[in-house]
Amino acid sequence: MEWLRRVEAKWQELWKKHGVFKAEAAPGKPKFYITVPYPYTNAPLHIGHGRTYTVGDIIARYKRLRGFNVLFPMAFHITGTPILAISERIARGDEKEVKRYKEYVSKYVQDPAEIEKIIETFKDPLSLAVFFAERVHKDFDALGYSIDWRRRFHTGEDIYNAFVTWQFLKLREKGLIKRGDHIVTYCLLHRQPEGEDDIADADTNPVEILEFTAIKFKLVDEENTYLVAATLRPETLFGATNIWVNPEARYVVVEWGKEKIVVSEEALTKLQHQYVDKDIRVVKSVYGKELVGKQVYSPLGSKLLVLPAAFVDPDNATGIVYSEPSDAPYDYVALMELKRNPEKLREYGLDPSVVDEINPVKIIEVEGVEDHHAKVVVEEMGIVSQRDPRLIEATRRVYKEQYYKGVMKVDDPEFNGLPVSKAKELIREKLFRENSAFPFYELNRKAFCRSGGKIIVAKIRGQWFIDYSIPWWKNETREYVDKKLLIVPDKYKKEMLNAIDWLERRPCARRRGIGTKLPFDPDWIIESLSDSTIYMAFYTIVHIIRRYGIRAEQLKPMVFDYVFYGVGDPTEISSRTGIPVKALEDMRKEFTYWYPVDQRHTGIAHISNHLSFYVYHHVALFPPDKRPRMITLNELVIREGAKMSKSKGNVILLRDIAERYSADLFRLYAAGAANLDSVLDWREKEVSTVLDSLRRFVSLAKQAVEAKCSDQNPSLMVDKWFTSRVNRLLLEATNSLERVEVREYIQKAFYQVLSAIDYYRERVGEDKAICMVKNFLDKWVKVLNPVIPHVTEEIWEWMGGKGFLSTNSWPRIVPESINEEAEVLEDMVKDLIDDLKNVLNVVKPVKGHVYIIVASPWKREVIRMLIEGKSYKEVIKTMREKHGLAGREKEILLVIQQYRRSPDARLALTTAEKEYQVLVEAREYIERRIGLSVDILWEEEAREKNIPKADKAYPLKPGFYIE
RNA sequence: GCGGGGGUGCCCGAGCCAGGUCAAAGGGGCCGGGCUUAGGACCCGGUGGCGUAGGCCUGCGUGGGUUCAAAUCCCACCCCCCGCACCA
Repeated sequence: MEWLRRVEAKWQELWKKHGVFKAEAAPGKPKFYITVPYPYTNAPLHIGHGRTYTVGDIIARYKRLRGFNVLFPMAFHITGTPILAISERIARGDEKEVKRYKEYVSKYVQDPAEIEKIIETFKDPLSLAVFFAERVHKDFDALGYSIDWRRRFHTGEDIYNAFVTWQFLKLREKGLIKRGDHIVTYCLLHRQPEGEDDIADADTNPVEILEFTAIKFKLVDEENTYLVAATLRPETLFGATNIWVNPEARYVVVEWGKEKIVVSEEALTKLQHQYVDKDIRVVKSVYGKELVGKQVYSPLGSKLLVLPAAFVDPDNATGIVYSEPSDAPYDYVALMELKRNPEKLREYGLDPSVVDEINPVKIIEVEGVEDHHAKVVVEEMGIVSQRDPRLIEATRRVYKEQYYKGVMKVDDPEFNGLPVSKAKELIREKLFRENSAFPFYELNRKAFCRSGGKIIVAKIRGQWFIDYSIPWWKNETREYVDKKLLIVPDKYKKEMLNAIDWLERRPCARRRGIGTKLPFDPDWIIESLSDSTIYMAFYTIVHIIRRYGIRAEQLKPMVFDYVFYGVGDPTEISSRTGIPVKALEDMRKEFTYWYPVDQRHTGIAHISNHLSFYVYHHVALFPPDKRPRMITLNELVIREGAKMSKSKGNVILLRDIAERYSADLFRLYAAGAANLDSVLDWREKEVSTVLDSLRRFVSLAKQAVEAKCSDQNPSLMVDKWFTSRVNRLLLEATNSLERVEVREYIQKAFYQVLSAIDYYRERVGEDKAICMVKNFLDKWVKVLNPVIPHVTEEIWEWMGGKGFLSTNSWPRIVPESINEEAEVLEDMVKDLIDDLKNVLNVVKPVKGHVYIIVASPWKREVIRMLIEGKSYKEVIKTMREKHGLAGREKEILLVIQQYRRSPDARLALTTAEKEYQVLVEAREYIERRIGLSVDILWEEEAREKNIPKADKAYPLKPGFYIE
C-alpha cells in the first residue's frame, strides 16, 4: 500500500508538471466533452461522491486513449444558503457545528492552534467555501482525476455572476420566468423561510405542509362574528354536531377585513403570515371557557353548541374544531367522555342535559361498517380517553378506509352518493366560493429550526418562479429527452421523463444566500439549483476570460450573445466592452468547438432536479445541435450494509482514501464492485481482497517485465487458447466501456484476465505463463489505464514505454486474434476434468488408470450432416458406405439422438484430430488434476482393446473409463 | 397516496430486457488439502439432496398462467428500497 501511494504521488506530480490533461480547442480533431456536476463545497467529500467522479474520470481517460480531444473540467459550487447558514452558526458559536468543522479541518491540518485559526475564518462564508474548494481540489488530484484545472472557478465569482445574469435575462425574454404567491415553511425566530436542512430532525421526521379548510361558523348572538374551525376533512361538515374549544386556551377576537373572527392566539400569528395583505386587528382576548355554551350556525344552516374538549390543541390550525363524532375518533371519544361526566358542564353554566341531545350522525357509508365508523374503531382499540395517543392511529385508519371506500349519504342531492375523495374537493371549493371558509396552512407536526425558532407556514408574496409547465417548453424538452438524449443505464429514462412531466413552477430566487442577483429585481438572489444549469458552457471560456484579465463589468450580455449565439459584431462588442476582439473570437471558437456536452455523469439523486433543469434550460437557451447528448448515472454508496450519515459517524471521506487506502485501489473498487444502477456497498473485507488482486497484478507485471523469454515456444493449442482468451476479454472490455458498463469492463479487463492467467499458469507452468503475459502486457496496461492509471503508468515505465501511458492510444484488438477453435477445445478439456472428478467422487474405490477415448471422426461427420439438414436415412446410408458401419446402425442412431437432445454449433468448429492432439498435449495436466495416470485412445483403438464405455465417446465430450 | 426500482443459494451479488447450453458467473464465509517454523498472503478441491460412471430430484419472494421448455414472459398477491420540490 505504501508503494502504491508513492507511485500515485509520483505520477500525479508528473502529470501536473507536464500539463497532461489540459484541453485546447483543436478544430478538425474529434472532441469529447464530459462533465460531472461540480461539488458543493461546504464540507469534505466522501466516497459516495468519489464513486461518481471516478466513473467520470474513467470515461474521460478512455476517450482520451481512443484519440479524442477530451475536455474534463471542474469547478466549485458555493451559491445558496447552506454555506451561509453554517458560517452563521459558527459565528454564533453553535457548539455542534464548531465541533464538526474542527473535525473536518483536522483531516487536513494537524496543528490545533492552526485549526482554531481556520475555524475563525469560517465566520466568513466565502473563506469556508474556498477552504473546502481547495481541499476538494487536492482530494481530486490525489485520486488521479484527469481534470483540466485551468478552467476551475467557483460560483461566487463575479465573472460567473455575469454569466448567470445573461442566462436569466434570456429566460425572462423567453417568458419563462413568472411571479406569484408561494407557501413555505417559515422560521419565526429568523423571520425567513427555512427548509428541511434548517429544521431540526426534518431529515428523519419529515415536515409537511397541510392545507386545512378553515370554516366559519357564525355566532348566533353576535353580528358578523365567526368561530373558525379548521378541518382536513371538510366533507364531514354534514355530520357536524357541535364545536370544540379548549377551555384553558387563549383565543382572540380579531377584525378580519370587514368581519370578525375568533381563533386561538397561536393561529393569529399564523394567519398574519399567511394573509399578509389582510387587515387584521385584535379586538379582544378571551379564554376558551368563555366561549363554551355559545351557539353558532354552520354554513349548512344547523345550529351548534360550543363545548369544551381537552384534546383541542390551540397550536394546531385555528385551535377550534367542529365535532363530527360519527367519523372522527377524537370527537367520538370526547363526546362519550362528556356524556359520562355531564356534571362538568355545570362549571360552564350549562345544563348537563344538553349533551343528551348530541349524537353522531352517520353520513358516510363504508361497506362492512354498520355502526358509526369512529365508534367501531375506537371500541375495537379500547380507547376511552381523548388524551390517548392511539387516537392518531385510529383517525388514520378511519380516514384511509373512508377515503377509498366511503360514499356520502346525506340529504344534499349535490353530494349524496359521491365518493368521499370527490366530495371532499367539491365541498371545499363550494365553501371557498361562498366565502364560508378559507385555506389555512399548518404543519403535520410541531417543528423548530436548528436554533430553536418556531416554524410555521407562511405565504411569500411576489416569489419569482421559473415556470416549467409552459407547454412549448415542456413539450420540446420532453420530446428531446425521449428521442434525442441518450440515458445510461436505460432504466432511468422513464424516471427522467416523469420528472420532466412533473415539474411545474419552481421558485428560482430567494431573499438571502450567496449568489447572483436577479437582474430585473436585485432584492432577490438566484437560487443555487437554478444558477447551475448551463454552466458547462462557461467552462469552455473561463480560462480565456482569465487569460485576458477580463473583468465582470465587461461581460455584458452582448458578449455572451456573441460567444454562444454568434450574434453581433466582435469589433463593435469589443469597442463597447473593452474586450479584445481576439479574446471574443477565442471564446467563440472554444465554445463552438467543445459544445455540446457529450456526456454528463452524476448520481441518480439529480434526476428530478438538477438534470431536469439542465436539459430544460438547454432546450430553452440552445439550438438542437448544442444540447446534451448523453447522461449517465450511478447509484449511491453505503458502508457495510448501512447508509452513511453524519449522525452515524460512518462516513468515509475522500481524504481518508488518500491517507489510508490508495487511489487506484479506490478506483478499482468504486467502479468495479457494483453495476452503475445498483447501490455500492463499501465493505472493508472486500476492499482488502481487491487490494490483493491489485498486488497480484503488479507483481505479475513486474515478473513479466523482468522475464527473459527467448526460448519459449507457444505452439500448443492451449497457448492459442490463452492468446485468444485474453484478446477476447480485452475486446469485450472495450465494448463494455463503450456502453459505459464500467463494472463489466473491470470484471473482464482485470479480474477475468487475472483468472485466465492463473489457469494458464497452472496448465503450462509459471515461466511460460509469465512470458505469454509479457507478450500482451502493453495491451493490457493500456486497457487498464482508465481505472488504475497510476499503477499502469509505472508498469509502462518499467517496460520502457515512451511518454505517458495516459496519452498513449487504445490497443487495437482485431477480431482475428480470437481463435474459437482453441477456446472450444480448451473448454472440452475443462469439462472433461469436471466430469472425471464428478465420477471419481461417486466411484470412490479406484485403482488408478484412466482411459480417455476420443470419438471416431465419423461421429463428427454425422453431426455435420445433421447441421447441413440431411435426413437420417441419408446419414445412415453414407456411414454404412463410407465408414463401413453396416451392422452398427444403433451407434449411429445414438449419436443422432444425442445431437438432437442438445444441438451445439460449436461441434462444427473443430475436428477429431485436433481433439486428439489437444488431449495428448493436456495429458500430463489432466493426470495432475485427477491424480491418476491417463491414456488417450481413439475410439476404434479402445474398441479393439475391449475397453468399456468406448462407444460413449462423443465429439467434444470424450468418453472415459476408470480402471 | 403518487411515481420509480427491487426480492436469486449461509451472506453479498451477476443473470432476467433478446425463454433452453442455469444447480445458476464472481466474491465472502465455512470445511478439507498444498505451501510455511507458525500465522498471514497465495494456490487447489468441496460447500441443495440423492447416486459404485459423466445422471436424477428439488430449486431463483408467494400463488396462478403461457410454452415442448421459465430465475428469465404474463396476471395477482406479499415484502423491501428510493424520490415527491424550492433543498444542495
